[in-house]
Amino acid sequence: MTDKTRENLLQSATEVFVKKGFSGARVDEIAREANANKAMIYYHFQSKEGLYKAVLLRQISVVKELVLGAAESERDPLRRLQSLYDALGRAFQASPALPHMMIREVLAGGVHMDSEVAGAFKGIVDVVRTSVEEGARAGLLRDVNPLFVHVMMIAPLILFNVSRPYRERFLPLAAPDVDPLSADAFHAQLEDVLARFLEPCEDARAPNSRSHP
Amino acid sequence: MTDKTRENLLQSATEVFVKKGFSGARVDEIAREANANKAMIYYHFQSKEGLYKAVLLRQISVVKELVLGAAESERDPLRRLQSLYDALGRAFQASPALPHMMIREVLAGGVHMDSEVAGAFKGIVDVVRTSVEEGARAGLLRDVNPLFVHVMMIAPLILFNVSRPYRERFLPLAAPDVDPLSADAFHAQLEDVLARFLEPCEDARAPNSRSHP
DNA sequence: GTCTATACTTCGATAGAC
DNA sequence: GTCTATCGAAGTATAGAC
Repeated sequence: MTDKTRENLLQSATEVFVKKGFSGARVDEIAREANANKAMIYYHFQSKEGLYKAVLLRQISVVKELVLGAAESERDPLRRLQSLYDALGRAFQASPALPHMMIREVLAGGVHMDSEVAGAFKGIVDVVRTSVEEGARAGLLRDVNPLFVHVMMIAPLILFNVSRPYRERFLPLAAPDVDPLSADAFHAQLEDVLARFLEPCEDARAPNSRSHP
Repeated sequence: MTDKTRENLLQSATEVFVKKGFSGARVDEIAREANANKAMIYYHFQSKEGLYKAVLLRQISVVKELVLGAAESERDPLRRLQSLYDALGRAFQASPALPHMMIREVLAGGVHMDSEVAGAFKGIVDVVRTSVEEGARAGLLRDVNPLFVHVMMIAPLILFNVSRPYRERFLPLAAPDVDPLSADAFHAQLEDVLARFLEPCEDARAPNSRSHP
């Protein structure tokens, strides 16, 4: 039972940091929503920033495991990319705080990222890069800039997830008759786009040499 | 000469809000960087929030003009979408603050958006939606959810622009040998992906086939 | 480990002279 | 329109009892 307060604080902090950002978040609010005391934050995490980093690291470690798992599970470059992509999608749905914190870090230029967090991010970049390069060498994938693939995979996924409250508020006003795309449908559509894009141009008509799930 | 201070404040505020967000920004800093006095902010904009909204509105109006112009210039649905896409790309390069503020608004759920700002956003949504629907009816475009097209156009563009400082800091460490994609190259690549995706194909449900090699 | 009370600082905003 | 000086609120952090 000793760490229950610490755990509550982490959870509460995650919500508040997501909703208001680092500077917008108030330690009083975090403590209150954790049914704990403000002093407990400083006892467990030394400072507001210490608490923020703890939250960030925890969120990131979720992705890290999923992504590394995805990288090991598949040998085929395209399948490995798809596996990584699916892992990301699942991670974002399991913990919606994750894309929020990733975006905020990007906006801030990565100021809060210590070596541990940066390492997890590097892991994702590496998997994408080696997969794309490997696939291109083997003639299984189109030869494109891995950074482009990286952005095309992650950007729409993150922004779609992060914009849910925004869309739920404004879409009914801006376009009432448009079908408000579920997360699963979006995920599937994007996967299709990426698969088409990564298809090598030359042997595009080679019949059934491989299949897309 | 009378509005010079006001103008300086707007410009300085734009920089500071982009760099630190609304809660992170300090009115003292904004005033100092504008070579003006803190009291001037309250004289011209009533409050910190008034200043923020003025900055936001100014940024948005840039997009609004470009987008509406793009919508009027082309009759063909695909060309209209491409024109809108190009206008967005140009707007983001002309004022890098714009994508930052748009993202921050989305993260915040649109709390600062009054009717004027919301109207500009609605303008973009409308153009995309009507173009996609019109193109689908005429058999010129694939029949897809306009919201998906919208996200696929804007998300990568915004996130690529916004992540420049982040990439410049971490990419040399994470992937030193990867070519750091210029904004123009990225823009062109994405346009190509979108064009391929929107291409109508006889067997739209088969991910493996494309209409030409 | 937990709580109360409080010290110390920063920040948004204003008053009032010029 | 512009500046200086300052107020009051709110915020982070700590001291010290239990």
